[in-house]
Amino acid sequence: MASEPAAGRRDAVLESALLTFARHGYRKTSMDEVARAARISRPGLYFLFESKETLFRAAATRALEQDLAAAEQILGDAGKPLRERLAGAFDRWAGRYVGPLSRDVTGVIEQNPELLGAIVETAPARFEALVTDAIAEVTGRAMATRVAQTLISASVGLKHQVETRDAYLGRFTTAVELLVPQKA
Amino acid sequence: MASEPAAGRRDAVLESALLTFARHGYRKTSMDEVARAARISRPGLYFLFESKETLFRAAATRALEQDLAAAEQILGDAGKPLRERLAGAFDRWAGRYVGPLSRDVTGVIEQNPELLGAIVETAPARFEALVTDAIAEVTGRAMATRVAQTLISASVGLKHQVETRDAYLGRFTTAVELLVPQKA
DNA sequence: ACTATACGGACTAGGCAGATTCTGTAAAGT
DNA sequence: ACTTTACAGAATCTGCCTAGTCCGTATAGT
Repeated sequence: MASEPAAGRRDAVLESALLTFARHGYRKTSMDEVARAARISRPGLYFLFESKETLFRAAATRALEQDLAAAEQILGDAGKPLRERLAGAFDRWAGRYVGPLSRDVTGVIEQNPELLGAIVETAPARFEALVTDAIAEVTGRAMATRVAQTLISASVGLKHQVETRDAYLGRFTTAVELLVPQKA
Repeated sequence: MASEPAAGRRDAVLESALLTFARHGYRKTSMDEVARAARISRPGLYFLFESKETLFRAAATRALEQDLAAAEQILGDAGKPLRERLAGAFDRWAGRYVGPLSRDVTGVIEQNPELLGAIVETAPARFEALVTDAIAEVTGRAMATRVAQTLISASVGLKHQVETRDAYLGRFTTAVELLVPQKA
């Protein structure tokens, strides 16, 4: 069988680590806890990441980048109607972090911006740019900017209003229907 | 000169009290602090309100009721176009609590729901009903519900996104323009 | 219709040992 | 390319104590 690329295990550790950090927050999560959850020894964790802070930054960055890449791919899928693509992209970007468990993932990122640096601001900005570009397929650029900003505001609000991913998706879909013209 | 109605001083105390509570939060605000800010003695405060909790509940309730009444009046002003009325109502309901100082007023209410009881949920529901009714002037009822909910989500999101009341108003106005049809 | 003063009891904060936990590193093994 | 074991130093938690603060009430006064 093909040997996994060296980054494979690293990647799995990062994914598990973010969930572990999300449970009790950055401070109250020990490297031992992270290591056990990743089925790895604690020194092994230090072999992969030089410090707790580095690990956290890498885990959060990876999640952000992957969601962004997924959103970009969904938005670029020329086969589906724009409205559907927008719903998919927002679901990936925000909706999947709605439930009581998943909310903590967003929380641990938002509550430790000083550890993460610029990405906490650049990633949302890039998401907005992706959404704007997609909407610009069917409207002028100026209108696309306004629609995208309003959709994002509605999405942020919904994350605070609803309890389930389904509720998020349902109400976000109405927002899309109201704001995004159907392709003629 | 006309003697102030007995409720006059009470009312002034409530207004000052809410601001005082907003500064450091409910727990860390002493009745002494509230009394001094209201230019009244501490036992005098207990003459007007039987406990700290009662006072807080009364102060928060009063603010919510007044904002609701103001919103209702603005929305009912038949002279102005609907879009303008909506902007005014939302500004009163949410926009005025945007800035760094005012944010704490919303915060102290949202962070102590157990002291306030049902009103923290009924007041927003009543606001939604008011907005829905106003929009139903120009659309069907079902559409009005959807537009109102989306406007409210956008408003909630904006409160978390923007730093100033002006920014809130500007972006909320675009949301209204995109979502609410102009009267023919 | 309040103010000034005062007081009991509950709660909160601050300080400070001592024990525990945690980070990061090292060494030796497989 | 990891694992187990071990360890130093820092940080964090624990329990306890004392001092202070605060709530709510009372009383006397105006």
